[in-house]
Amino acid sequence: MDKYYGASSCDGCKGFFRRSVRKNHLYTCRFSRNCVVDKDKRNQCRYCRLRKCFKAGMKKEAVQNERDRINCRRPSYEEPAQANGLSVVSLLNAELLSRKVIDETNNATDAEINNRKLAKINDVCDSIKQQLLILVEWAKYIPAFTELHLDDQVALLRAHAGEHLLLGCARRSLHLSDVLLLGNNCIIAKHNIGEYTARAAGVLRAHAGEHLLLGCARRSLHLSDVLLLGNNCIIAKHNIDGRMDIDISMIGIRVMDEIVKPLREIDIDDTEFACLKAIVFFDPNAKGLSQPQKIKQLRYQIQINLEDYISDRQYDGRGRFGELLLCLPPLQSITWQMIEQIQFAKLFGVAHVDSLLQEMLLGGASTEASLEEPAAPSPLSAGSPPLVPQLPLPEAAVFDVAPFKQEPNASPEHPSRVLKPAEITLL
Amino acid sequence: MDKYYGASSCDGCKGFFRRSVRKNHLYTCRFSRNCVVDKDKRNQCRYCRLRKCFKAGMKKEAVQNERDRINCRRPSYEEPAQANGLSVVSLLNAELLSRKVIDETNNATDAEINNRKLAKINDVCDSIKQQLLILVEWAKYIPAFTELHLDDQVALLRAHAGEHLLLGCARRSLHLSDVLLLGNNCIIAKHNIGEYTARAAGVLRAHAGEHLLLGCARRSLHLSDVLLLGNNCIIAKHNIDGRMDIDISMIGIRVMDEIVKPLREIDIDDTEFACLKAIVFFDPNAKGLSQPQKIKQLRYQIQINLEDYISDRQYDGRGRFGELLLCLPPLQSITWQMIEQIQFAKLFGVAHVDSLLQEMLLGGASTEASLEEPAAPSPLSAGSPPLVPQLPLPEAAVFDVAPFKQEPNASPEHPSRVLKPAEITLL
DNA sequence: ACGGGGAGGTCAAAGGTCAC
DNA sequence: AGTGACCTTTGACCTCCCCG
Repeated sequence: MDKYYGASSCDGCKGFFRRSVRKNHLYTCRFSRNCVVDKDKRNQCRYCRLRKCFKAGMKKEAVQNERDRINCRRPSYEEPAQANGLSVVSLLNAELLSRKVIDETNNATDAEINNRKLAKINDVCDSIKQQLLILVEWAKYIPAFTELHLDDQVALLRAHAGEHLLLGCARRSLHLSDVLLLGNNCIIAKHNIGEYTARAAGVLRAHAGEHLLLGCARRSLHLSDVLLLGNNCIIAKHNIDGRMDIDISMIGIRVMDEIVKPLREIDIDDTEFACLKAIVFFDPNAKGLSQPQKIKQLRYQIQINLEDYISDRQYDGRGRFGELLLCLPPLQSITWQMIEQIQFAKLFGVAHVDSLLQEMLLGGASTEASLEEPAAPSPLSAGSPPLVPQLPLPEAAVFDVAPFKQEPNASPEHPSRVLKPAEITLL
Repeated sequence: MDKYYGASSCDGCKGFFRRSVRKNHLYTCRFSRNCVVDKDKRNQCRYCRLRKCFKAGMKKEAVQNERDRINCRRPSYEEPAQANGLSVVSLLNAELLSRKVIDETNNATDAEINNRKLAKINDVCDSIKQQLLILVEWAKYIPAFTELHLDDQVALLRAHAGEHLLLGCARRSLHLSDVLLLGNNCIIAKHNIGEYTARAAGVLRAHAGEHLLLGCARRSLHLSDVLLLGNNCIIAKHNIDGRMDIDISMIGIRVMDEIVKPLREIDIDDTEFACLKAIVFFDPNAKGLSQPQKIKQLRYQIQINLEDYISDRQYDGRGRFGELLLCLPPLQSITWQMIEQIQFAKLFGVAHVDSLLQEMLLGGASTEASLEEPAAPSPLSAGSPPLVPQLPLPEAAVFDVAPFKQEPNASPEHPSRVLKPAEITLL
């Protein structure tokens, strides 16, 4: 017999008293308010039972407020309300599925991981082209995207293709500091990079305790200063042997410093990455959108879902959402610099820019590639504010006032759609 | 009230926090993550209680292992008790104080509000110059700023001057839809614009119920499509009478659509604005910073304070923080477009660009203005990635490969400091 | 030395749970 | 819907150890 609410009592009366006080129950006695209340008959008359509780010394002040539930099954992140596939889980799925596409096509190049090469400008272009195709596949995994007008789909794809390239590159490079470089140029990953985990773990175990590890550690010191392209090329921060193109290196350094490093610091997870990518993608300010408000709603839903997802990490969630979103301005900035570099490389004939790259990244008609729509108004795509920065081609800038006195309202609502949807299998 | 785990706390929360951290309890809020947690209701939502513990400054690192007293070095998580003036209140104060400076100097132009003129390019430059000075004043109201190395102060001021101009312009224009335009070109404000509130309210009352209001309403329809410059000039969205410069109008439209409109939709308040400004300002990626990590900490503190401030709103906090931060990429984008326009206007001699504007906005040595430091390496400020986008001057781009094959490591750690601190009274 | 601040721990008595 | 045997959480009140 313990003490409850100030009186010696059984567990039953404790519960009865609490429920009664909490819900302010008012009972009535069917007899003469003097019913016997003992172990057997305690449930015969509530009025008399409660009266006996008080008489025994129970204090209603001792009953506290209702507390939080102890066993609260957490509602899953799966979309209960909106079936537009914008839940963090759906977005993560789209990310994983679209990556799988390339993993399969890359199966043949499995062995190549052993001899990664430093990227030259055309390796970069090559990787870019590949990644752009993945981007389209990715988008198609998002129902809310496929339900948009075709024009808007194209607009979104074009608007931030560059950001997505860099973002993907950054993600690939995130866990590179958890990587070891063997003497024969093999790479051992601590975490998931492709399907090499099991193998890596094995090798790690095999070498455990050996002095070999020392040399390995030395060789791996600077691997966190490396970017991994989609086609298994590498961009190094420290320009070893001067084998890197300086312009590629510049972009690479900024990606490492301004994107990879902060994302590593907060240890972004796949779900967060998927959301961040989608937030960049659904940009209500993208040029030529017919339903910007609709896009804004989609992005809003995503950023709210991400906010909720992060708030569920109670111990290290604070500031996390902000740090993620604050990666976007530098991402945009680096993207522009990259596009600028590609423009230059193209201009000087150093790089081969094919039509997909031209369309999605450089944002408009090319002055050199053969196109179906020669009616494209201007090589500067006049009137399209530089979401993709339009480097004025020097000729035009010098000999024409066009870029300065360009006529924004004269530009078509929908920017030249040289990008034929069929070509990138949008449907 | 003692200190536990780094925060003033009661015994109950101490125990709660320790138990939660030790067992890594994950709670779920049954409501909207904004439950009141006070002496009475502290047990009603464990999720919100734990969150409040963290918000109050409790550090999970301060919770030791079970039955662990052996290796005890207690300090370390002693955070720099943020007396650095980064609280939302301090930032709001800096904002209000710096605005006051100009309000006073503008006292003479009080009457001018009656005949606002459409801005021409040199009105814009004029306003810009004025606002740049205010920006410096603003920064000086933030202790954490003044405690920085002088070089870093200059770096921060230069890095996002353009964003701050547009941000200020957007703020000024926020409540313009709450404004009425009288027939004699007077403006009546519903809310605070300068000190005109009382007067406006008076006029509003005076006209109440009159048929005059109809005409007034008609005239005011498009006032939400107007930007207000610091020098009382106006940029209109709809190019009435074709009196606007088309290039100014382009920037203006984007500011209205991509900044003012979203900020209006969430009804940003002064505190949030002040924080947003500071977040833009303390950019750890700014060129030439000697202590980027320090700046990152400052920004982190600010964005956390803002997150907390917003989460204190009981009903409409969800998604708000994200919407605010998501204004930053377009802000950056528009800024670059603006700078591009100014570069062009300068290039063609249309605009007068003085040295302050050149230094803070265009980011480096001028090719025309007379400067004290002719040693500035390159008109392209080679090697400085375009946080401020460096439009390649056509001559250089055409006749020199420099911008493509520029040597980033050859640039000085600290960009040319043509901006003499004394000149803008940094001290 | 020695008092106090802030870690850790304890456990009576609150609370919630969920077949019945 | 209410009951009550059974389990969890709370927080007032200790101890212990560094540090000034």
